[in-house]
Amino acid sequence: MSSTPDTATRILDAAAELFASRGYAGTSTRAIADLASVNEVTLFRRFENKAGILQALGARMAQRQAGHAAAAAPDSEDVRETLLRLARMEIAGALEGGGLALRLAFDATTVPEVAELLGEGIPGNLDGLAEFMAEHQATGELRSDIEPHVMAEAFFGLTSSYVMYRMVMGVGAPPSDVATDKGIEQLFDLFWSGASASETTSVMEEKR
Amino acid sequence: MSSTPDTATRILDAAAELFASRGYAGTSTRAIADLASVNEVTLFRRFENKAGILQALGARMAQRQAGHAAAAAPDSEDVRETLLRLARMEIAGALEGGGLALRLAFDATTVPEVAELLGEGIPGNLDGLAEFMAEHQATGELRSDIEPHVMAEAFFGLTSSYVMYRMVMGVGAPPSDVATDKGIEQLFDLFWSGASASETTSVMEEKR
DNA sequence: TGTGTATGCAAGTAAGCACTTGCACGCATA
DNA sequence: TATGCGTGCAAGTGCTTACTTGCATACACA
Repeated sequence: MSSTPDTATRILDAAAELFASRGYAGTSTRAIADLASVNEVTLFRRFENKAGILQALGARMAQRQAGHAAAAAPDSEDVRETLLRLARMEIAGALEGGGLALRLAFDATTVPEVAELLGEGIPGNLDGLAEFMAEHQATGELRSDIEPHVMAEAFFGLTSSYVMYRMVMGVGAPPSDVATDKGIEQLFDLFWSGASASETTSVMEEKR
Repeated sequence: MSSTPDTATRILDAAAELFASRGYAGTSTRAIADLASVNEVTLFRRFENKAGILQALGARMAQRQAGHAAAAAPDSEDVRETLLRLARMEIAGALEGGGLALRLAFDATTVPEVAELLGEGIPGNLDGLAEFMAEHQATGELRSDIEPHVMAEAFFGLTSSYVMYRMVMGVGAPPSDVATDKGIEQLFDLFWSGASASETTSVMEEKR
């Protein structure tokens, strides 16, 4: 019997699924073991403790997040396309973990292990996008009568509520393909019509 | 020593606060008793069990929700004002419980008592608003190239993410006064600019 | 004063949970 | 064949939790 990565991966997959649906505290090590089809004691042999499983999951998520961020790097000057691609990327990343990131954000308020894992991730994302918004307000693509932070919040509110409604509340179905989903594009279009500057909006009116 | 409503109210207030911040399962009856400054056994004397506390809270929330809905009844034909008032009402109601409703929506996926309490509340709200949207697409106030359900989702996504960022993730501060908050109005304006029909948008452009 | 009610205190019960320990088995390798 | 490694099984430990039980005290009211 060899030490294959298979057992650890099975444990992490099971933990990801259960943490996403039940939260960290609401998931027992026994449940993880059952779903992974291993003996409970094996969890503790492969990871120091329950928090160790969470940390390994966090490292895996960070790895995938880095991959997604590289894929979303802007290769054109078009603000709309950049934001749409970012929206799809955010949604895809969040759906990939079965809503785990969103669940962990909730759990971070009460579970020390989770809070430690997440650190200050979320506000940083908001700040970065607000800067992006401010730049493109200055260059005229985005309307400038709305605070950049408000715009960034509306954007991330769109992506996070999309995931929350589907993965948490069971409203609607997850998309078969995030990259081409029409519903995502319509949601984004609502945002974009509201956020873009007046001339850009006029151009879009002709397109309709 | 008289049986005043005070003890039960103190218990419910304490439970609301703790359920909102820790979730139902993450809140112990001992913690509720401590926060309410009563002996733990008193909880079981006033409410049959922990789930009974939750049910009493649900009844209280439903009562307040009914009060809010009456306050938001449309008394004009203006769609924008109606939706803005509804947005403020949704946000005020959600903030009032310290984010409890949102927390319970999460907990409903894994805790049977919570799921039973919430029933089918949320999709119903979405459907109702989608009908409202469809009506006003037909009469020309709202653009008609976006599905009504998508519009309704964008609207409730706005309100729920507003609450989530502030009550759960600690991004930004809760408003001092929902009825007059400029941030809420800007967020709504972003939505409205995207959702309204072209002529209405043009009128707004002159206003800017 | 006697009775009824609400509440506190203390001890206890049964179940669940994260984790530990000892033994045994199966597989791979030298 | 002997050794090392990974894993399963079973029992166990100490702690937490929702809830119960018995006794006692304080207050209101007839």
